[in-house]
Amino acid sequence: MTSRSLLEGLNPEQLAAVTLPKQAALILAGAGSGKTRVLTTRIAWLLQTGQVSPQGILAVTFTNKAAKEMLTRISAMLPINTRGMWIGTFHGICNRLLRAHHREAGLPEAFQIMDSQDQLSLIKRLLKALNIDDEKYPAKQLQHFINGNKEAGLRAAQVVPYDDFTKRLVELYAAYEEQCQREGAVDFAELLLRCFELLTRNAMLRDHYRERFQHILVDEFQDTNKLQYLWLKLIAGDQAAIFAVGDDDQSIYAFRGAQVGNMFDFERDYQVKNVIKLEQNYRSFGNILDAANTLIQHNGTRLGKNLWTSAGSGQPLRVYEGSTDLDEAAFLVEEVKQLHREGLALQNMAILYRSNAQSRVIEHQLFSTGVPYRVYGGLRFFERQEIKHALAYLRLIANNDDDGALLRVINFPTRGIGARTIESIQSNARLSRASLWQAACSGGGSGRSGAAVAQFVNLIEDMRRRSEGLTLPEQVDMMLDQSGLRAFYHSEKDGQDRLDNLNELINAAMNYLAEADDRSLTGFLAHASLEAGDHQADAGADALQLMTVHSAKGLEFDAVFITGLEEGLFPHENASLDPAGLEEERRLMYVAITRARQKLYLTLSQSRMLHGQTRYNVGSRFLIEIPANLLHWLNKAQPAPKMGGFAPAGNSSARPTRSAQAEHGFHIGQSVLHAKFGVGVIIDCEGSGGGAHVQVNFGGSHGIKWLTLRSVDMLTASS
DNA sequence: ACCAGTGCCGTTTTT
DNA sequence: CGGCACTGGT
Repeated sequence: MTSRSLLEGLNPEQLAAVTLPKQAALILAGAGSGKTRVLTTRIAWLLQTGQVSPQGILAVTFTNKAAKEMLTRISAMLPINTRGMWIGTFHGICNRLLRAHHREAGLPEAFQIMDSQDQLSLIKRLLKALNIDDEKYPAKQLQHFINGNKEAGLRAAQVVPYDDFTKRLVELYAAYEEQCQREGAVDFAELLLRCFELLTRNAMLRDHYRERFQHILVDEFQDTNKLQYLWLKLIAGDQAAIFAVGDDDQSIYAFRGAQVGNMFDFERDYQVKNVIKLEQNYRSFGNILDAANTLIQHNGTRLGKNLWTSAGSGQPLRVYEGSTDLDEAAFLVEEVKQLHREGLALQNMAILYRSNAQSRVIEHQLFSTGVPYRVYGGLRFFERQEIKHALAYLRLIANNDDDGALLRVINFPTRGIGARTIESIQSNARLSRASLWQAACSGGGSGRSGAAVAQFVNLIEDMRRRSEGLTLPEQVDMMLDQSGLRAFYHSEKDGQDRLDNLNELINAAMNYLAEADDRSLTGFLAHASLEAGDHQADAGADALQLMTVHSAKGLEFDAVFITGLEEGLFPHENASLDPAGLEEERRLMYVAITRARQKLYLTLSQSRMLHGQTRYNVGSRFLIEIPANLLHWLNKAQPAPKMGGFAPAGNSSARPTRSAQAEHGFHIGQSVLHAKFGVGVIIDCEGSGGGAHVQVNFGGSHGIKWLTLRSVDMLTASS
């Protein structure tokens, strides 16, 4: 492929980005603007023009999916062997570095990677061992504390406690570090931090990699956390060029440590002269982009960007207001069926919601009408219980000191090792500061339980011996038999699915062998932790897609339904309190809107069941922030409330849900307008006549208030 | 060792 | 309302 054909079809901004000289660059890539194309073409162009060899490329993404996509597209562009290039996730690349230099990093060769579940159970164990009151120090909170600090680049010793409580947390953080080290276990954040420290302390290694990686390309830069940015700066040194691609308007992961500020900092730290905006959108029709543009302009902190298309306006956005969540769901299903009849494939349509709980009603409706659908967000393959058990056996074979793995399987399937015995092993281990395995070996335990423990130790050692000379899939197969897992699920009455999954694990091992460089058991285990597998069940079939807005990021569909557009839900009540949170919710809405290619539906409901209670919500402010002329309300006239009174606003067909209706004409579920608080919905009534009260939900801005009907200066009835 | 009953809690999530 | 984690009983 010639360089001409490589660059063919790029728009001027894309072309400029692809062919930038070797300097720090920041590419502001709007939704649907060809971001991945720019990234991959840039790499291909650098290689093809001989500016760098594959070894000189380091490309970092957040998800394995994105990394794979990049690799595939580069391979399609260039007939080169992509092996030399390092393209992967932050965690995958750090894992690779730590495996190669485990000694220098102070880790055992077969160090294990804990996923969040493993990490949490280690913390619970630790708290129990230290006799910590888990009411005061919940494991989840400690986990959050530890990860937060690691992602800020801070070791326990570096955290400055500002009160006694934090001081204790820091002590527990230190104890946790010690325990991880003893077990040879590493959590996700540790991969990054350990790698960062390795390169900070070891000048030889640092210089080696700095010399090697001349071009560092970063995808989704707006999602990087503090440590990831530090890591990038460290590995780049001052000779490599960082090519950062991101979209501040699509930053929706601040809640897990992402710092959009890294984009501003990057521009300043490197005095980036090359800021290129990709604003031409190849995905959506004009009305959809106009809606997105106008909405996001309500945010104050932006780098600034406006999407445009040459595709024409397309249809208006359709809005449906249901009376109940059930009604909303029924509309969704009917509309999906209609579009399907018109020829849209189900898999090209998506129903999006802010939180997972909202899927239930919709799923129910889909199920009862027989529309095939697929929900994102269940357990992934490597997270399933039976797979975790199998992996625990493998981990124990690879690394005896993995206490978490030992505890998971020492008595599963049951082999007569009870809680008592396990506790005594644990206290022995604690006393001699050894691993559970070591304690179990020297156990000498009394009578029957001692024999059972010895038998378990033998079992593991026997499996390790048998492993020698076996291929990875054969090892897995052997373990399934020797451990008794296969027999156990075989005798379980509902065990067939789990049995199938266990056999699937053998396939997973085979696939791993075919693709991976490191073909060891340890490599496979790391792979299982770092790539927990597909999120969706049975892909392939034509099915409607259901997912949260977060998981929709990066995807696109012909028709998109954004549901639950109500104050408190979207924007979510927990986020609408502080301005930064609200702006993130708005970016989330921006992401949702820009998923749609052709048709975009916005739906809401006057009431919905939440936490076992019927809630009455106000329409989302996001509906108001989109220009009215882009919206086509399907089932009612758009309210045009005038300020200065307490008037039924909008829909007066909202059916009363309580029999306690008063003569004043107000009822539960009714929209009202207050001079000071704006539009709200009556959620409760009390009393009658002159002393009547109504409870009104004004949404995020003013919340829920009790108001007297009598105080006419506050509330003026005027219907 | 297992199960049923209770009580609590309730965004978003990748690695 | 519904999922889960934990408790106490058998």
